[in-house]
Amino acid sequence: MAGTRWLDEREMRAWSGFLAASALVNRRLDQQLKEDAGLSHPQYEILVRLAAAPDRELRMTELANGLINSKSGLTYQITQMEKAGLVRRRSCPSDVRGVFAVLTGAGLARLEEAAPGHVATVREVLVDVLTPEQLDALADGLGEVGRRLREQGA
Amino acid sequence: MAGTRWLDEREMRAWSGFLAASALVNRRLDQQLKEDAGLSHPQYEILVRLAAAPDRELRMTELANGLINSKSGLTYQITQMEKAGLVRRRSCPSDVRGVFAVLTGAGLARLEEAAPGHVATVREVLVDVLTPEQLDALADGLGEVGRRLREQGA
DNA sequence: CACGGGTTGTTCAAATTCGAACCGACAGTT
DNA sequence: AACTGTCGGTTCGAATTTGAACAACCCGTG
Repeated sequence: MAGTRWLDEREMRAWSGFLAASALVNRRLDQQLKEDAGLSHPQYEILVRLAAAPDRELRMTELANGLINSKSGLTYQITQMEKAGLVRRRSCPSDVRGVFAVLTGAGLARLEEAAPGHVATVREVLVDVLTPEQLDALADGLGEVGRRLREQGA
Repeated sequence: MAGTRWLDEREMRAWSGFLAASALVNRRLDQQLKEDAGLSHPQYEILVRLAAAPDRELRMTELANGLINSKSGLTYQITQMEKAGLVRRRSCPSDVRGVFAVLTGAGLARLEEAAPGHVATVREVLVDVLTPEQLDALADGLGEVGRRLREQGA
């Protein structure tokens, strides 16, 4: 591997834009959620995914693969959320090792309470800032980026 | 504020794509840097910004505002990097409170050593995955997103 | 010169993160 | 049934992050 192919100006703009937006948006969302609903962003994500799942429950591993944190990080968060009454653990009948995380009524209520403010912030910081064309470019481009990382990383 | 304007399908695709890509790309970069150069991503960013600064030094506050972490987080990182010999602290002559972080020779060397692998990874996970049009859309759209968050947040 | 408001960087405790090690359990083979 | 390799989740320790509180200091005003 001889000379490095450095980034040209266009590439650099895209890269640093992505990096900055990524950091800033995440921080902002975390703040908003914590203030308005007492949830961290990871916790909110967990609630969303559970609410969308059949029977409102998912295996730990499935949740972890979503994207959030490592396995151990998930264990920690679920433990916290269980203390807060937002989820409940249920052991899998067909596999003693398996554990389901189940959304509780309180969890669902908390999510529904937090969602409007969250969506509003998402619009404010990202969605409503972009043109429809940019939205599509993001969806297509970053969708592919995510897909590759998921495959390759697995 | 009556009904919430939820995200339509296009917006949702863009949003979740952004979120997933953001998390996955960051994690990947962190891994690569840590393995190949023994640097965390925040540390790498600090090196880059110092290397680009006049006299290779910046005030703590300027570094913190860049985007990375909170003030206290920066203090911690700089302390770590100082122990590793990558940077040095220099107190500001005109303002006793002020502190400059100065890039050392070892710090610059470490950066030059790490850069090729880093850039290659950036290409692999993001830049080379996108079309030129998508790169421009990212740069323009996310650039604006970042700009707004910086102003508003300040 | 004294005063008050805002700045600078650090310190502190608490929360969160990660990877590596671990244990019990599954499944396929012999 | 014993053996081996793999999987699912938890536990552990170390590293990192954050916001709030703090101490010292700058500056414009009176």
